[in-house]
Amino acid sequence: MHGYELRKQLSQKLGLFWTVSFGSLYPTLKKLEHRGVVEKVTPAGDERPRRKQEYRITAAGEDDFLALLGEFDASALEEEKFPLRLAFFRYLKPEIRLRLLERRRAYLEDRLAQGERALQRALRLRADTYTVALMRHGVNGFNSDIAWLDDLIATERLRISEEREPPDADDAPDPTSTSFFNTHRTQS
Amino acid sequence: MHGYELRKQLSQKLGLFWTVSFGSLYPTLKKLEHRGVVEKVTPAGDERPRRKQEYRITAAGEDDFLALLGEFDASALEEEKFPLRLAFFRYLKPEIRLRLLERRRAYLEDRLAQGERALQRALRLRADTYTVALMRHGVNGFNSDIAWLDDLIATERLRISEEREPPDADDAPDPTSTSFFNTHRTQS
DNA sequence: GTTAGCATGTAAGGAGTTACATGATTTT
DNA sequence: AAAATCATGTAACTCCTTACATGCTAAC
Repeated sequence: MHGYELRKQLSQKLGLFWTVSFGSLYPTLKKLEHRGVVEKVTPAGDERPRRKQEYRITAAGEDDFLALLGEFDASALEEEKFPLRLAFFRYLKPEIRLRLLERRRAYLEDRLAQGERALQRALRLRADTYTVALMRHGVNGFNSDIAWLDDLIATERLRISEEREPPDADDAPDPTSTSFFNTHRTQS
Repeated sequence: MHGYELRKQLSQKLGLFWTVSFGSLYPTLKKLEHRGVVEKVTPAGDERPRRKQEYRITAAGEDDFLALLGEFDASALEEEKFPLRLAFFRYLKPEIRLRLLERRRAYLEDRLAQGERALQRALRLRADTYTVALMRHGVNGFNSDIAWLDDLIATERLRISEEREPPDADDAPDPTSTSFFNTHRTQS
């Protein structure tokens, strides 16, 4: 795929929480080529420079990608990084997915506790309504993130146990359809 | 207040979604001093260099701060900036607060629509469960953010109408009253 | 034939982090 | 006396964005 197209695809998939600028994309592609994790695709017997620089991932690149994706890095658990990783979860083994989800959950639990302490302190000190509202909203956010993760963890566990002892009937039940707290509308 | 203390206070109030590093804090304080929006507090008749560099906001600084806080900047509506602004909402006039909240709401509505389109497209193309789950969660997040804003907007409207037609009884020394830094100018 | 979108890049710079360096004060 | 924490700062570096520059190709 070439850079421009790559960005388009990424925007479609991850546009909700991440985009990449051209000024970042093209230099990065070159760096990756230098490192040997991607390479240019040149149709056989054609050496002319061309308009589109098509790239393809190399075998080494796939290894790197999977290693990176499965890394248990503390910073990978943060809000800005975790969703991006989740978007590529299908490339990981279920066991690793599960461990990552559990770590993320622990991380959120921690933040939730912090948030609750901060909220209590703010209330004690009679902080202004806006600060308090902000903290309340933050705490709610953590709670709903945790509930969401619990869902993902549950389906992941199910997937693992089913893998060990293969399904006896039916086609696989859709794991996405598990209950989400739909405070607001959700369409099937 | 001096830098170290400032950071501690900010961490207590905003720690849930923002912190500042020392490597950023101290140079920034100097820049601000250069600009004349803060100044060092030197106890009368004492010119010795001291351990704690206490700063105080200047009159010009207050003006700048309020102007900045009330600005209708598109980027101010984004996730990373809006909460920080909300944390200082008590310093703004209710009318400006209301307008900012409404803008933020419109912005979220827009993102929600984007998210829903992305989700529909993902479903149509049979995207993997993780991508879909991520999008669903994102959409839910936008919905709950909007609901939260609706709350804030409603209370703000109430506050405005009550102000116009003052409360008929009770003490009610509004905890969010536009009480300013008392260091300088007492305003209406 | 001209506009819009495709396609690739570079240079300058902003905004912040990490790591380092130093020393004072308070607590144990 | 040692350890923790208070307190201030600098230098190098990372990561990314904006703005610029260029030219192709498709559509109207």
